[in-house]
Amino acid sequence: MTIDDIARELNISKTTVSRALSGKGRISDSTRNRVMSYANDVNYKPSAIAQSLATSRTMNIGFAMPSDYDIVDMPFFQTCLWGVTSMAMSMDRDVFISMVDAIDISGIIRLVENHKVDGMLLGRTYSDDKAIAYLKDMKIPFVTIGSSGVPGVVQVDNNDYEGCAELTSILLLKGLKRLALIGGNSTYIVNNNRLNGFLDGHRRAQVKPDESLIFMDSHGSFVIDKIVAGLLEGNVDCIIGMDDAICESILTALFSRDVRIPEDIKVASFFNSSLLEHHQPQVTSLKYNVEKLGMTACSTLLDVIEERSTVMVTLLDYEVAIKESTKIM
Amino acid sequence: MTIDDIARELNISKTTVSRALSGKGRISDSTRNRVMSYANDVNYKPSAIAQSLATSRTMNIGFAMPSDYDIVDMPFFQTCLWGVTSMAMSMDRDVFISMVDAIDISGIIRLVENHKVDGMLLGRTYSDDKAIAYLKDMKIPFVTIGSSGVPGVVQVDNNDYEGCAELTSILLLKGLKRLALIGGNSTYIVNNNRLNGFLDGHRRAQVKPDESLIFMDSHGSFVIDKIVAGLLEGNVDCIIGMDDAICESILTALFSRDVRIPEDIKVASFFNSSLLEHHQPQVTSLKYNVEKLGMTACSTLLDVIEERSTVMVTLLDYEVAIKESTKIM
DNA sequence: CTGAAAGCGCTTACAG
DNA sequence: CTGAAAGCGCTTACAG
Repeated sequence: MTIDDIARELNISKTTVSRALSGKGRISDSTRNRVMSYANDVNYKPSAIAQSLATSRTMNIGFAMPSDYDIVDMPFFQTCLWGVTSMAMSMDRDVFISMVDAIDISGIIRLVENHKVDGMLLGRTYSDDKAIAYLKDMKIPFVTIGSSGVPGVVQVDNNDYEGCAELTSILLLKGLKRLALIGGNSTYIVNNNRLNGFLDGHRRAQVKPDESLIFMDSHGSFVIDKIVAGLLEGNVDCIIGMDDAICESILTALFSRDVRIPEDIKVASFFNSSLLEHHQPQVTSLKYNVEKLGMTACSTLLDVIEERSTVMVTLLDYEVAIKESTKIM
Repeated sequence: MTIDDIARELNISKTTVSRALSGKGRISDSTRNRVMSYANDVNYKPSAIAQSLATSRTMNIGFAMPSDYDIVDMPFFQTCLWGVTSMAMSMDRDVFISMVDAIDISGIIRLVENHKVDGMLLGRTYSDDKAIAYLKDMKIPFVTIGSSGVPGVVQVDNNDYEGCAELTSILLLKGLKRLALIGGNSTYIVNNNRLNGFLDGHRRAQVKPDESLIFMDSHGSFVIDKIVAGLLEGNVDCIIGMDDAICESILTALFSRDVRIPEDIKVASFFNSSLLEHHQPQVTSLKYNVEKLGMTACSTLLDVIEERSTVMVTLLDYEVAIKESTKIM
């Protein structure tokens, strides 16, 4: 069933059919209705392929999913993808998926070179990002989820800085003066944002941060266990994990030593996920709306593709969830 | 850069260019080489869209990812998707992703109606599956990952039945005569396969199963905790979890009661994942190659699309990993 | 308001 | 072995 079939059936030209269907150009209400109702009767659906060729617009976007994620990041990307696809669908787009990592971006290149997408969404950014370099070079519209640090790149991200500053200052104002922070890879932009937010939270609460309580690049539960053990020797009010996986390790280290939360020490996290969701006691943390992040990234990409005005950096809101783990006894 | 450009540049017809590029039809080696090397020089890539229109083949497949999964299923679908995309890429295909659940298959309908895919991969099957019904009705090639029970549907699955029978009989032969089985939703086909494998394992080892030790439809850690408590009252050698999440709950229930594994009781699982991977002691379980499952599903779908001969049911191999949790002391 | 025609970038019988 | 032509199913100036 093509536009020709229905033109023939209705004794009009296919130009007219096309116009009726697309709603573009002048057309009488009566013929439009005739076309519409007939098309509806026979359940006519235009060929997206033919439309693509004629308009040189695929109505597809690509989502580059990192394949080198840690198991704990999975819920994040899944939820993000869910947001992307649902927004895409509501904007009449479809999404190709390709797996990439820091060194292999062949999945992206395929999609772009075969002209299958109008733009790309990057699920993760790397330092010295090959995908960003390639897409800029090719002049393909794209937006990154997370910060890239590369000038001229449109990005959508959670407002880690503000969130961390806010949570930190709240804890300080609650009287928890000596805050320890355990963080991961310091070359990740996101971790730097969180660290800086942590420091700014101190400034806002007019408390001087104790640099000796800040531990970056703490990889693995073994390392974290040692750090926690060390902290328990000293005078610390609260231990903050820079993300949920780290916080999980902190909790484990504490439990194994029969340290009670929040009686003996408080715990908080700069990121929340299902990992911490079911924990007892409930853990104070920053909550982000990851599905919305995906949706926003998608609609922003469509803005870029359609050359509508776009802000370069979109920072999404956070929620500070104060739970039992930081309760003052 | 189109086929016309290069035809003009080389002073030949675009028919010839097309033939040189596709390798179809007679063509002299010299002209082919001229075309190839020029195309290579200018990094010419054919428009997949134009090819699609001309051949009415999109070179795309769709992957229907369930959106109603439990958190514990995520690694499975991710890994599966990874297998699918890598196989697709090696077969020169791209994959659209759409999120679906038991009641909403609009994502699939979009892809099919817009003629954007040559076939679909169903990541999960439901009883009374709407997607299967739709795709059969539309006569769209598709294959399911997991069993559908619907006649005439091509499927690729792990060989749960054989794996469970094998593991069960091994445990019995090791002298663990009284095996308890805790399983989930009995309406899921996969769970029935596992239950039947469990029973067949008894038959093979010539041990009569004790029906009172089989608990299906055990949802939630609370329910499982009660079952485990009950089992500890009686005389049980080993508790088997039908999947990794259930096994995790079993382990938790045991630990909270200071029951030692494998000293006091043995534990095994009919499915493995990262959930159990890092457990101490290591848990005896069935291991499947989920990435291969995805790859096989993808290549099978391409067989169906290309109308090559296909077997209706492909069952993938398992590995029985005997670990410390079932060690005879 | 409507239509004939050209064009999007390919493929593929059909001739030669 | 090579080419002119038609066709895939749409869109969109350009006329009328």
